Amino acid sequence: MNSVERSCTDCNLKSNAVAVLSDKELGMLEEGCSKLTFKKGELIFKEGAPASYITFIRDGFVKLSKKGVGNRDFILSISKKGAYLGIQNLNRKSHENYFSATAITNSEICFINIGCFGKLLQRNGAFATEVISTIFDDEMHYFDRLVNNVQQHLHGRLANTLLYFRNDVYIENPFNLNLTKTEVASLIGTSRESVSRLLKEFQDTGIIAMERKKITILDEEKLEEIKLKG
Amino acid sequence: MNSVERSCTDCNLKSNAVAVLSDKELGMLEEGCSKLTFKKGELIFKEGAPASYITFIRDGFVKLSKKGVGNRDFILSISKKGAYLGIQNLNRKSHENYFSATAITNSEICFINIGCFGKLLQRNGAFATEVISTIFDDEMHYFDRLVNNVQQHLHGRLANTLLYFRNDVYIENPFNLNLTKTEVASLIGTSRESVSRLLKEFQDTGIIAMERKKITILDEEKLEEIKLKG
DNA sequence: AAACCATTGTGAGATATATCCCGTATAATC
DNA sequence: GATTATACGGGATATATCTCACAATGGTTT
Repeated sequence: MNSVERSCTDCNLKSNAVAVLSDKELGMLEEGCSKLTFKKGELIFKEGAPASYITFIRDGFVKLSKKGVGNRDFILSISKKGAYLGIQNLNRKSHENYFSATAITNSEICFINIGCFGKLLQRNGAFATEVISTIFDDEMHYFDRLVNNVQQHLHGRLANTLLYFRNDVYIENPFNLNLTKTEVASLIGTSRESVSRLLKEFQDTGIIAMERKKITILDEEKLEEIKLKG
Repeated sequence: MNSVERSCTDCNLKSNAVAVLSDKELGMLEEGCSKLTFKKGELIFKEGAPASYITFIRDGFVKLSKKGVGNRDFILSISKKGAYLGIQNLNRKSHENYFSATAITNSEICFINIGCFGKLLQRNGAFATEVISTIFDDEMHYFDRLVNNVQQHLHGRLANTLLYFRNDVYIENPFNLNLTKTEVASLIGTSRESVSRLLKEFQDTGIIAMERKKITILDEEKLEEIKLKG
């Protein structure tokens, strides 16, 4: 990773939230903001490490993960362009990352000084309101995952995950998974072997096609049905 | 349920967030705020219903639940005094409750007009910042539940839930469960029968004692160990 | 090209827990 | 107080999925 530029005012990828900032405020943001690039596989920040930054994904896909029972990884979600990560750190006395973030494609990430971000929130209620909006989009997603993961059997969880990739993450139909089977397993809380077997079953029944990491959803209706009925 | 009073300025239970409001702003809040009481078991608001209010729990315990696969209930969490419910509705174009809220003890609830709440957020960044704080306390909790529920076996999930009640909800040791076995089951995503069996097992091994709905945690260390190791 | 490591596919046995069952106990309603 | 509905306890069977083991493949580095 290496630093690139430092201009928020001219940034051509302003978030909804940043769009409501005044020029003066954009200047403040710029003060505490620096952009870095990460290669596929690189760690952006680590669970438990002290956090003095909030990060913004300018480009790329990032997995958020957390150590669970017996130190097993659990992937909370795949975030992408336009997401703020680590706003949690504003809150706590202990400024520690609650999860790790790892680039799963080459990515551009802005690091925003946490004090700076906090000041902007205090100053500008409209900015804060926008930030709250993005937070809740996330939260809805976590509710759904919680319900789905707890109530569903594997078929349903995997179907759900495939549709999540297709509709919320990559938003295209043949999509590149960018994850290993082991990672998919830690996304739905199962074993690598089960993911293998199930994906094969989905292939055999003509619901999806796989070629390397490229997945094509052939029968979206069927998948939706499995997602709903389990 | 019946309406009681309408004064936020004099409210003796101001949230951290409301504490930062000016007198003028408190007046605005009061305009759009009304307090109601609910009896144990009464529905406060229903998933999917149009929502023009954000609610604040002044007193009591409330379960938040959501319909999942095959219309089975899933309990997202138990909220209590001091929590805001339904801030999500600020966000969406579709103002629909994302979950149902039901009083599990007699409760006092303030209904705050959503437009009014939104205006305060816009006006006062400090207020917004406090609100963001409370949102993230919740989110942390959901992360933990997600990881725990997905990776753990039943023993771990139940241990986790018991400690959740003891440390985060009721914050006392012999505590009143206020939930049926069926509800506990839908909290950890299992069947009523399994909850029965497991609680009995915990009793037989001297980890807890139960008398009606009153639960006493006898061996907190052991329970913590089960929570961690599964 | 060879050697290496990470990733994957697949089989067989072990196991946790869901489901179905019915009898009982408790709480709610008239 | 009688009746009804809801909550609870516990046994037997079925099944989804984990685990372990080993082979195969792919990608990367020297």
